[in-house]
Amino acid sequence: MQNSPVRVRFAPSPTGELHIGNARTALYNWLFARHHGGRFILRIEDTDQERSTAAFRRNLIDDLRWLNIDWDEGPEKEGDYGPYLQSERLNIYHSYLQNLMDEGLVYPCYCTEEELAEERKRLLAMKKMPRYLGKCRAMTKDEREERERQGEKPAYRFKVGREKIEFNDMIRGPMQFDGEAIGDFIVMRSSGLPAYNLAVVIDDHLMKITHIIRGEDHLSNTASQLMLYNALGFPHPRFCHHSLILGTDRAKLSKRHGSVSVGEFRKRGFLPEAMVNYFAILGSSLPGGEIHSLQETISLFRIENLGRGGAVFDEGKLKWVNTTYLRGDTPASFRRRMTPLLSPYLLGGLPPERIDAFLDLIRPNMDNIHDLERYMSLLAEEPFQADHDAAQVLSQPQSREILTALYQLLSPLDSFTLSNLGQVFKTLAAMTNMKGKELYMPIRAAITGITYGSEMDKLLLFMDRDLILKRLGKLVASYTANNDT
RNA sequence: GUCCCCAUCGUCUAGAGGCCUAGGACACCGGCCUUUCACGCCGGUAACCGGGGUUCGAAUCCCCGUGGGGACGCCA
Repeated sequence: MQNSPVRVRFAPSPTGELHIGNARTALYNWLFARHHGGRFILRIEDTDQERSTAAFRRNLIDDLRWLNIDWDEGPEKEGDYGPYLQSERLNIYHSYLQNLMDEGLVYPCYCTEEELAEERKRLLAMKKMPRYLGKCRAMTKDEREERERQGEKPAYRFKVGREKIEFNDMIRGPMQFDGEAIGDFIVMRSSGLPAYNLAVVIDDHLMKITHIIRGEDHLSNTASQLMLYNALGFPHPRFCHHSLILGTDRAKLSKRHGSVSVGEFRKRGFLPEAMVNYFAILGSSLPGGEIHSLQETISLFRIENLGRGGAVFDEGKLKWVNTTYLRGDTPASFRRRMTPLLSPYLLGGLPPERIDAFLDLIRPNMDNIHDLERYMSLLAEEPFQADHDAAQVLSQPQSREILTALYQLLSPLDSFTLSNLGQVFKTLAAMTNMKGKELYMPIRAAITGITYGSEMDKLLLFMDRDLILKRLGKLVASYTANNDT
């Protein structure tokens, strides 16, 4: 198996939105395949009929495509080793189960959930690792037939041997597990659906997977799976268990930590290239800095270089990666991304070259693509409201003086240009004897409602003259009113 | 609780016995640039979990603690 062409897989279950931890695992597998000129397979593990849905499957596929992680075999891309949905492979699992039964390596278990829960509780109380003690293992043939007659449907358990299981993890080095500590695990549920351990082993073998790259949470499963490989007479693949993504409290990342699915970041306006780049450097590092094109990432990627300790998900750094991509984007590509988000007002009201100029103006100040909406809302009539910081600025005493003067200077002008606005600001500076931030911040706050953003004068040129005067006029009036009472 | 994994700045990491006065990135704090906001540039604060070994020499190797995480399901 060592010298066969690289085949790796990403095998999610469609029981929720694509989690960023899983997306990172998918990326690692994909990068490994692309680096080695191998194949990347997508397999859907939908044997949990309670929780798996077609909608989640759709979501998984869409998010993977959005990230530009493409698969060589899998759903909607059939290959020679399908089907790629486990729910369509049930007969395969049953035939292998029959082999195991014929060899006496599995046995039916009639224990109820209550009995099992009790056993776990008891072992825990005795400070032992809770595992199945093998109650049904020694059941006689007669007893089994009796249970069968009564219509009981058994689950099937694998007879775990006492041997030690050893393997060499590509990231962690030599690993050893003691069969003693592992209870007989279920390979087939009473419902006739295979359990995870059986299904993965069979599928990975049949799909000729050479390297299993997955999260550390599967490390202890590996021992059970290796027993199955041996029982089934399958050669072993190579294993690589990478670290998990942690929340800021260092626990496994979960919903209470904030956004955890690819879909959420997508909705929040993050770029897929940025997500991929961040996944590639989270918990590891690539030579030559943090920002890399996909091609560079593929060539620099080494599975052995992935870190072994859990990595805290740092949204601040993701944001930085994202803005770096936003700024580094070519004008053409940036415009392509933005066009679907432009408001009809903007598209209808401005000639194309003005729209480009507008996009260029706001780009350096954007954190994500949805910031565009904020800037477009500046151009719109209503609603208009100063945010907290801006209101603060406007309540300062000098704001009244500046804005009142500005209103008087602006009113006589029929239209605004860079030069007449420059003149106005100059005059204003002389009149008020103020400059810099002191002078400009109240103006920015009054007209845009926020205390940061693109270059003021240029931004004003994209706004309607009457709208600006209207906003200023209202403010000036409110100052006067407040003063009178 | 038991088994397993892990341990360098707040965070992500570089570091495979002398190159370490521990390097980089994000964040943070200063400064420059700018008549505003950013970008950009320059600079700064900040870490080898603890204790024992091994060695001429340890962030690096070994042991023991401690801390964190994962797994213990008829979920995957």
